[in-house]
Amino acid sequence: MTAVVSPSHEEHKRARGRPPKTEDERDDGNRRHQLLTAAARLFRRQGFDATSTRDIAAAVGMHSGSPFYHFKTKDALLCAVMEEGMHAAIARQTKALRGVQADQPLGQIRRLIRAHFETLLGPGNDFVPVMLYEHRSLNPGQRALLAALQADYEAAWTPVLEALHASGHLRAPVKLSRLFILGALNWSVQWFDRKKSASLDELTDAVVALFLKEC
Amino acid sequence: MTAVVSPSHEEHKRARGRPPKTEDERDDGNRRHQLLTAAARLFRRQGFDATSTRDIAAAVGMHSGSPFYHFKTKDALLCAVMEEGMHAAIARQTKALRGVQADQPLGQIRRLIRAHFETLLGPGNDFVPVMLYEHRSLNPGQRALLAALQADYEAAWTPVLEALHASGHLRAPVKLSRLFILGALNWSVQWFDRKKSASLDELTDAVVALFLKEC
DNA sequence: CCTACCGATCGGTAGG
DNA sequence: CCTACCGATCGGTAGG
Repeated sequence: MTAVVSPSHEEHKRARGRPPKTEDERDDGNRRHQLLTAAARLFRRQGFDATSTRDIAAAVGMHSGSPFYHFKTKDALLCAVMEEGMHAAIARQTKALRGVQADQPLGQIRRLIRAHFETLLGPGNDFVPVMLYEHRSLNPGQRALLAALQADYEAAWTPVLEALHASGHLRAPVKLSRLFILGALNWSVQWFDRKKSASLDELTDAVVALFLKEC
Repeated sequence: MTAVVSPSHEEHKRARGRPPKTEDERDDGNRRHQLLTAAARLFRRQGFDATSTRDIAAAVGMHSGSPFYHFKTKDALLCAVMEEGMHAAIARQTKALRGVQADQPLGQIRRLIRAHFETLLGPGNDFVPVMLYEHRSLNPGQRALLAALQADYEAAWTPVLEALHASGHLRAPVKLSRLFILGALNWSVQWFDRKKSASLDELTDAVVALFLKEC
């Protein structure tokens, strides 16, 4: 319980005589990222509570205690999954908006919607769905962290929706419109089936046709 | 540490031939329903996995093993919560549609939306939100049971949306429209706050303005 | 419905 | 990162 820690405490973490690792396992960053990916997949499939840290360890060929070398607690791992998801989502969104001019809100909203579908439904994109559906398992500090990232993400929608409102393409209040539109998209995680549903482009067309007036 | 325990150990806690029950506890059906209500509330607040059967028992003043007198397993209790929610939702929806004529799809859709908000966000209506967000914890048989009830519920929307499509109030494909509209509504469970958000009537207005064309 | 209990699982840790 | 382990909790049950 004292603050004093043996100085040599963890310094030998690597080196000393480690067995040679395969390419995939060579550096810590890589192992850590494998844990993140496996956790995202399992959390999405089974839920956070129903996934044990042993499941995650086994998925990347570790032993039961080893994930705690990379993440202090199970919910820190969950939080890291969500952060990773939000950073990727924000990057994808920013890139998508780069292709349209700022005075073309119809083109902008289409790209926002399409990028959002990619984030939610693209192959291997489990990180953001986990964030949407396992929010409850975070502690207050983690929740605040993620709320800030989510606010960043959603902030990009507001000026676009305001422009659409001004031009008559959107009739409902902007704030509620954003909540309902994002809700409609987010819910697709529940029913979308890559083998049976429409393509992401077709979903985007349907959403645009559903929400926007022709003028 | 032996298994032998003094026989008089705690038996007198409420003495020999059962103490008189209060009105609320008198019959089994009532106790069972108390369990359902408490479970719905806790499952909604904490999630299914994070709620123990002991939590539920305590919430209605039972001891830890007693819920299993009323429900065979924990997921049977979850399933019963969801069934209760769907039966109430279907009844509410049917009643709502009784007030409009079948040839007035605008009036019908408004009532369907308003009834859905009541089911999701009305005070004490925890049953359907649990169904929406704890689907994963059911076994396959239970899932099929609930899927049938959900199909019943959603079937009422299709002819209304088809009529709106025919009259030009809806431009997107009917099936995708239903999925996106219900998704937009269902997601409100995540952000709606009775103390800060708009009223259910205002939400209904916004949804109608958002999805339907003026013609 | 209560009592007393079991077997299993789980997050997490010390120590190397 | 592995080994060996702990304390706690949990769903569920027998027997009354």
